[in-house]
Amino acid sequence: MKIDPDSPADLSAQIANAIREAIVDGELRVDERLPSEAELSEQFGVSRPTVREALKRLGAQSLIRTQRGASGGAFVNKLTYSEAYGQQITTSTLLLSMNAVSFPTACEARYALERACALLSAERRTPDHLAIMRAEAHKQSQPGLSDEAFCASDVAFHRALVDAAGNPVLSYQLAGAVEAMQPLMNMITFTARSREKIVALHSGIADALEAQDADTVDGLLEDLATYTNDLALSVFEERSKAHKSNSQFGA
Amino acid sequence: MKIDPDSPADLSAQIANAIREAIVDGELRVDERLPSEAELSEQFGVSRPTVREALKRLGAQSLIRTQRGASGGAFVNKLTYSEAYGQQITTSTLLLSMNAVSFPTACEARYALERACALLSAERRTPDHLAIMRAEAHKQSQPGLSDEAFCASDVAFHRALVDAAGNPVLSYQLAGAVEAMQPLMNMITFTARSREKIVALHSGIADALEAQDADTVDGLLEDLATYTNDLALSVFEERSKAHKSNSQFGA
DNA sequence: GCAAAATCATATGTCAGACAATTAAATGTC
DNA sequence: GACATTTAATTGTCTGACATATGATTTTGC
Repeated sequence: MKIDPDSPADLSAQIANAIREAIVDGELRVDERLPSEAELSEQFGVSRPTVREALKRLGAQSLIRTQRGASGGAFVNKLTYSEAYGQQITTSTLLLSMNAVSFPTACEARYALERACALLSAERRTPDHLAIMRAEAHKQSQPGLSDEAFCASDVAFHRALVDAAGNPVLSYQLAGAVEAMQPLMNMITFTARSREKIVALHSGIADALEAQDADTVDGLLEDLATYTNDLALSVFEERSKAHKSNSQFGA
Repeated sequence: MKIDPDSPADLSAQIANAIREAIVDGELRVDERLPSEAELSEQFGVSRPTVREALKRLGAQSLIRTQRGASGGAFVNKLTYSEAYGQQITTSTLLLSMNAVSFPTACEARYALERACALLSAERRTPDHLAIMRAEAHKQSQPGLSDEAFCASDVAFHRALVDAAGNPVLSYQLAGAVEAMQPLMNMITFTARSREKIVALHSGIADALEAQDADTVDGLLEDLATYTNDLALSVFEERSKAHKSNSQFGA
């Protein structure tokens, strides 16, 4: 765990990388305490603020956590699924919005991934998952629901579908894909007719899952993907017709 | 963009969150320059080191980049796919290793996701993708290849398979799943016989892809998943028989 | 007049030393 | 022995300073 003091600059980045590697390579184990900031600054031959900046970098990636007081310090953090979700979602959201990812591309990715879970979900779904999906589908059929609430419920429905696969790694991967699409979905106004169709598909999916009929689930997800895409296409077309401006609907 | 100075502590975290939200919500646009550290410290009513720690946090997430010198400063960074890959991979790798994710779970997730791409890949694969896959399959058939090199080539093969889907969002999502499994794969010793079988499956996948036969690709991927899992199972069993210790092969 | 070189201004990167706040452990007290 | 107090260790924050990089400006040389 060494750094090159003659390197151009950014000692804190070098220190952060050195410690990060030590963690990733397993030299530092979970819950192990790092040396105190004073000790680290002495070891690396830098000042304490520099060490602190390095530690903050690692903290931002949930690689370490810090605790004040006696017997406090920086500890190697056990990355939980929930923390990993959070990072996955912010990264995916920014990636989509900053690179102007087209709606069809994001939509295609999302449903391709979701269909990957369908097989496993049909096999392993529990009554709990089915209950959540039915509850969300019912909520989506309420007339007074705002578009944002409708989309949020949609996310919850699909999260339950994914979680039903019973594979936390899959759930973690999919969380980003599904949630990151929400801002794009929020741009769409869902008319009563379109909501009706979506709710019907959701109910059908829940039914097929209960019957453990993977093929039907897959077909319905494909229908949903196609319908969502067409819906977005028409909405964005309508909008660009109204005022000829650029939408997120590029190639 | 405000903070609560009466909050227990961690002003730098509050500041980082405030700026992060401003970026995610689009208040700060890509390549827009943030106020200088001196200005920020005045705005938030904190000292410059505190502001710096906040900025380092954001830098670690690739949300901003900094430049020294006149007309330098912190700029909102356009998150590239490559940066997102990197974060995805470190997060996934740590998540798998720290939570002792079982080989079957990781393997199932990986192949479920990969099969999700197969449909699209069969449709859109280009000669370039096929060439990469064939080249890697050939490399894997070389007798002198180390286990590590074999696994690395395996990753390259599957990356090409995923990239063939022509959806960058899918590629980004899958990169983490595939690469994060490499440490687990590296734990396995691949005998000549097992390599032969894997290479045969890889070649078959390339053939089916060239023929745009999605069903065959899907079937071969399923075979590969089953075989990989069985192989790992036997290797870990053998190992735990030799010296009765705990392996990563838990439930 | 114009280009190259020197200077300047501004910003981040780093340092030193200090104090505040927090917390666990040691100590003292009843 | 149980409870209150002190103490020490450690992170969190501040002040002020200097180092360094870099674009803009001015000066110099021809």
